[in-house]
Amino acid sequence: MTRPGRPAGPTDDTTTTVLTAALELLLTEGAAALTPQRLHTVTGVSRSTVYRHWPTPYAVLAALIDVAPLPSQEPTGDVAADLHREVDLLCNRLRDKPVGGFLQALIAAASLDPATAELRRRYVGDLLAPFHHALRAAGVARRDREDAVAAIASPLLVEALLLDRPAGRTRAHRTADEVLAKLELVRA
Amino acid sequence: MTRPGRPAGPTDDTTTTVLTAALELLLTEGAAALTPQRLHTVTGVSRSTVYRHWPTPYAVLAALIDVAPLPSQEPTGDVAADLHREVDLLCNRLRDKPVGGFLQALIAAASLDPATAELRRRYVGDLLAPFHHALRAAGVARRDREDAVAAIASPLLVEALLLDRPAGRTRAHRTADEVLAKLELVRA
Amino acid sequence: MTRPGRPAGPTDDTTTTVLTAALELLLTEGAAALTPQRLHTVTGVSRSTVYRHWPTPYAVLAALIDVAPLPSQEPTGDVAADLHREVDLLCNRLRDKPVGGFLQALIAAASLDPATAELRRRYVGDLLAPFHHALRAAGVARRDREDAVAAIASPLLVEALLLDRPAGRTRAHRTADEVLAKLELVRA
Amino acid sequence: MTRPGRPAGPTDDTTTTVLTAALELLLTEGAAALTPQRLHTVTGVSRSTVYRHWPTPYAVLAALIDVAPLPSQEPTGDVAADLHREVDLLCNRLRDKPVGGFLQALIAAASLDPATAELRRRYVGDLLAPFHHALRAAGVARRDREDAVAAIASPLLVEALLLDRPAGRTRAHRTADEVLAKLELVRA
DNA sequence: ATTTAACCGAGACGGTACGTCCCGTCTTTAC
DNA sequence: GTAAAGACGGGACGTACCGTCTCGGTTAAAT
Repeated sequence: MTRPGRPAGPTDDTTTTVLTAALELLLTEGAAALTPQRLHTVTGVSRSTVYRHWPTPYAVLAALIDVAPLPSQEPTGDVAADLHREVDLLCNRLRDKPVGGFLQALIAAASLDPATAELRRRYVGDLLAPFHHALRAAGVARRDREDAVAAIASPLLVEALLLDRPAGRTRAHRTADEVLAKLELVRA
Repeated sequence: MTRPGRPAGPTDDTTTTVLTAALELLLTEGAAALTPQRLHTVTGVSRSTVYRHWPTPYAVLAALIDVAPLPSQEPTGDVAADLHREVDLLCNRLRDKPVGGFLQALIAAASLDPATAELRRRYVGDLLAPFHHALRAAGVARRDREDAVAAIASPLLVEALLLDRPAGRTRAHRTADEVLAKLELVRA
Repeated sequence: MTRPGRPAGPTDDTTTTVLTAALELLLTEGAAALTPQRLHTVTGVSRSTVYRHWPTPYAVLAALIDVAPLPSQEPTGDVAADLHREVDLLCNRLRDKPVGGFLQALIAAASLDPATAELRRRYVGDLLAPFHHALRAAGVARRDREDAVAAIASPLLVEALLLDRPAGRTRAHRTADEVLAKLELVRA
Repeated sequence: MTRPGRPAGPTDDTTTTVLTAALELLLTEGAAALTPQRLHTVTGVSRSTVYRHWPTPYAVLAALIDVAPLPSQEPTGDVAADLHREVDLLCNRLRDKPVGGFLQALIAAASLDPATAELRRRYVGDLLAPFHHALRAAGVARRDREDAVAAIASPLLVEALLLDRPAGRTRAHRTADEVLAKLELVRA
């Protein structure tokens, strides 16, 4: 026996309208554009409604992350192949709008609102997770795994996010090989 | 023959008052606080004056970078020693307020104003310069140098700026050794 | 033959709850507070319900006037006694919350909503009615009655409503005597 | 030696634009229309500017009273003539927009903001002042004066403001004569 | 000493966005 | 059909900055 009255929460219509526009905004204009005012102007959904359901930029970002998860792939068993596949995947993601822009935006948003920093950490973690996955499947110890992932992925992140350069894909592949060699996971 | 009249430009007093407060603001409240209004409130210097000399947040940031350069040290000739020294230096810098906070703020500012992105790139470049310096002094080729610097410094940057973790100093030193070994700059 | 289904109109419960709170609100916060929103907040009766039955502030005021009529007393036959009794009664009413506050609120409400002006006129009329009553019972002609009532009651109303002063009770009694004398209703 | 900087206070332009429109608004739409928002819409003066200088309806009303004082006339020495002149003057004022509307508006405004009640009292006082003036010039004692003024003017105010009837001019003249007779200021 | 250009402070002004509150209408659910 | 709960669009509120501007008074160099 439930309470009477209309169920709470935004209409599905409203939700999709707003979040779709929010993603669009985020990627084209950056996180600073993710204000209720802006969402209202762009979507036509009234300012009140936006405030009702997503009172802060944080709320919008969180909702976005929920509706647009990073698709992940299973390790195949061949560590080298997996690692190289993930390098390519990450490079593409950083180059393409959806993920690269999202991350940029998260970084910016986190600087304004400490609570959002947690979202950023989580998102970066999600980006690096596949590498951990692949190495764990190959039996690499936690400590070595962390080193390896840092060595392979960090330069890519720095180049894409801090230096605005295309990710050094070739170097990353080379690093992956070196890492595997060091861990003696490939027969020479 | 110069024109008569008072020379242009802000009084030294004004300059130091404003920029000192600006650095303080930047580090405590982030780049978003670097508005003429805030600077006026904090310094007592009138809003008009601030607008006259630093009309945009970009101008303030640029002025700040100019007055507070990163002190750098000369290579000693011993590559290994130099590299390890720089690793420690960078770790400290990323941990401490002046540089770490500044960089965080720059990243945020760049997300609001594309023009500022150039300042960010420059600043990151300045942070990495000493590594390049040390390796160039040892005769390492440009291409290898880039790889080496990326391998050593990127994880530190990622940890400090994206993951809010203390920089992995030990791992960085280890990486430095491996890099040197690969370049055959140290006798085993 | 009546229609099937539940009879229309609000539950008695709802009516008393809402109107009681409405009177309270009117007297403590003035007519501007008589909004469906406020009534909902104060009574717990849902906003929808309030809107259904009293869609406008006017409706609430009208309902209030209906449920809280001014109790009136019958003329005793002694004009002088009746008149003095009514003077005291009016003074008390203007001083005390239920009537004085109600009238104040009505005046304010009328300024916001012209329709309410009619309620105000009616209420003022009701306040003056007993005087007319007493004089008519004594056979005073309509024209003289109006003059007399105006002379006695107007100063009281002006003092209470426009000047925020306690009503000049003594003067009103004196005026009543003068009026009676002029009409030769009392033997000198 | 004055302080540097632009002198405070609104431009004359702004002042006249806003206050002119305010009076217009007050008389045509009542006191409830005297909001900053409304003044902005009507005058084109920006909302910020209105808020800066007249943050509350009270401020506007006060400014209006200052710029539009009630013109008053000197007693001629003939009490009877003076009193009858003032009766006519008050009747006209209550009938005409400028004063009658203003007073209505003041009453309404006072009901929303207690501070404004003081303005209302002052304004009513100003309306009655000429009567006091005339009688004082004739040597009537304070106490008797108050009674006389109340007897003459109160019915007019009540009719105009509470009953929305045209002021009973004839009766007021009659009352004035009676008052004078009682005070033995006229030879029969 | 005068000129003269620039300084600096104070503040008006038009804007825009903010976050809150309430309005009135409506839809959905339970009784 | 009553009642409750709440979504939704709309609008005003009062606040805070923004960036531009117009005033005054001051200061420092060049004449």
